[in-house]
Amino acid sequence: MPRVTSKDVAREAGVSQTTVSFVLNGRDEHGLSAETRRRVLETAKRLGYVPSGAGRALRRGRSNVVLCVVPDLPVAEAMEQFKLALVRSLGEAGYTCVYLHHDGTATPLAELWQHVQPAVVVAFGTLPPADAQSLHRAEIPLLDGVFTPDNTRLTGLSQEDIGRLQIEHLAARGHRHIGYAAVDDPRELPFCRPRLQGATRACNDLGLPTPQVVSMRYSRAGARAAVVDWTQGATPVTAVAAFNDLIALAILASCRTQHIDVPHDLALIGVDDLPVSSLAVPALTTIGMDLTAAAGNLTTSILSTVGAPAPATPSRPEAGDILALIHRETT
Amino acid sequence: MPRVTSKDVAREAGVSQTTVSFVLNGRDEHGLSAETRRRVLETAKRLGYVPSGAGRALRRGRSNVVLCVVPDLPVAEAMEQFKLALVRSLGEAGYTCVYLHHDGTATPLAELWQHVQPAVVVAFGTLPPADAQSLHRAEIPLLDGVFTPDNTRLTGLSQEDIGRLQIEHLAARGHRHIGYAAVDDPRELPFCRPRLQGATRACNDLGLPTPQVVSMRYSRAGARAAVVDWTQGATPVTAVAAFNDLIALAILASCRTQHIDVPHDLALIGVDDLPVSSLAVPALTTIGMDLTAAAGNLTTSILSTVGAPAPATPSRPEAGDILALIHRETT
DNA sequence: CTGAAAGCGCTTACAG
DNA sequence: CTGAAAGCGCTTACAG
Repeated sequence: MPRVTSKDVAREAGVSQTTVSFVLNGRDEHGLSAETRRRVLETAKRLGYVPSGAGRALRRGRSNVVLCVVPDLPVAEAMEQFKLALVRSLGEAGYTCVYLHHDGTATPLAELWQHVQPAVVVAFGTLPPADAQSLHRAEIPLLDGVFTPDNTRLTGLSQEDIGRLQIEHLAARGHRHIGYAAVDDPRELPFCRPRLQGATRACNDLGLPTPQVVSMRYSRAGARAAVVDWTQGATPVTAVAAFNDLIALAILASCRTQHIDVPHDLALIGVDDLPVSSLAVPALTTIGMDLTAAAGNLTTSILSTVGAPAPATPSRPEAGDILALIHRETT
Repeated sequence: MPRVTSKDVAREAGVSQTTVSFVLNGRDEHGLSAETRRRVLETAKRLGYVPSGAGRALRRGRSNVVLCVVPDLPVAEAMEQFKLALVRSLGEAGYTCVYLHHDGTATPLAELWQHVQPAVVVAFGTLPPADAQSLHRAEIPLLDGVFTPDNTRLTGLSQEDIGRLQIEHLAARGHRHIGYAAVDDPRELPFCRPRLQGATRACNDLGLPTPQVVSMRYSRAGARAAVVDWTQGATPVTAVAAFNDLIALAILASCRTQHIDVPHDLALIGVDDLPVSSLAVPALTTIGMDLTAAAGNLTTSILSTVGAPAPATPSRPEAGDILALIHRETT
């Protein structure tokens, strides 16, 4: 069964290929008659015409692929959900979202985008200058560093606000001496640093002492040492804000073996609202994020970059709508 | 800066476009001279030639995209890791892996593959017959149901073996009355059913009574009811195999609030080896999977389907190599 | 052993 | 208001 092409539609509708193309791409500069338009659309539908991505890409010199360059990160639930939501919302706008998980060792990026000719490149991390230049020369638009503090408007997701929200919650519960549990993994630094930054600033704003930071791995040993640090000092900490739920859960487990009562001796708040966090005993207080909304915001940014019309979804929610405190039993 | 095309390479190397194409695609039926071959390769490299995906796809009527249709599943760490590994290993073979998360409501599939013209479609679930037929008519090869029990050879990953391994471990530790914690979510049935099947068969083979199955959600309430079921009956269960780590962790938490000692009163084994599982108190015994190896196996299957040469990695590991018992403190 | 030419399906500058 | 024609970059059947 040979493919149905725009030529077939043209012949069947009794018009030229040009007219078919204009109708299907909604270009009415040429002032096509309503009747012609109707006939073409009807015929296309009847024949089951689907435009060839290859033909279009070849002609336009640009595919409908959105290439997302994702830096080397540990598999994280939240990031996966964000990626899923982005695929969906870009898909609705007719774009194919392809993730390139770049661990440095792979093929040079330049090669990839010469091959794929994406409509736009979206860098979740920050692209090396050489790659950014290569894109520029190829005239491929770039959305760089979409999760960096400078670009929170792109997603509406502010890492700093996350840290701030944690502190504000703990302060509202009466805590003054607060610990911060950072993660000791360079790959997570782009997220950990701004969260800590936000937490620190919130403490300053509230007149609280700077949080006592301890870096740790996702391990019992690390959590144990951290808890010792926080509780054995001259001015012990009464609450801890953790970089994420996984760190928080490690601390929670450690508190149990050390017979430290949570939240009475030590309050604890995470970030991510992992499925397992609500199951913990005591259930973990955390910050949830509306990643579907964040992905929708990024889609809007992407579409405006490629010059496509924004999708139906009108208002982009405020940052405040994206983050939500989920109050459970550890605070 | 205009694009470097094969025509440019041809002119620069003093040969025809035909010759360039033959050399770059490694077709030596035409017996090109070694010198010509060398010159073409050198020139292509020097000019930084990268073939156009669109041009090639248009001509061949087939892109280098592998379209993976993923059924509606809860975000699960293991699946994300598998997907990541598959992207990598297909990428090394020159294919672009695109995931279509199909929740039914989206665009008809037929439309998508007419647009993309993928080299092959890989269905993680089972494709509706109408879609499978539509692919057949379009002459696009299909790898259907890659995680179903009938197709374990494709990935080397057997869900039934997972259940079997759990039971064998519990039996070896002396347990005879065993519970099975299934998940009460239709989306997970394709994984849950075969795992339970494997567990049941293992019990039969070992002369143990059939496992006492309880279905539950990822919730404390569900876990609590399940634990009551297992422990309050006429012949209480002494060990539980859970569908996955998340279910196991819910049970573990529930045991704590019900003052049931794990593993003394009730042993517990999960599946997945989530990062959080090693942090639990007591740390969770579980089944780990080498998903990189599984993805490598699937890549081999995919490449042979599209008629491409298998990648360098030679021997595909046996199923036994993919699953590993991770013995911690709950058994 | 190598090359000229056709054609994959699309869009658009141009001519009428 | 509409159409014929060119050309995006590739591969391959065919001719020499």
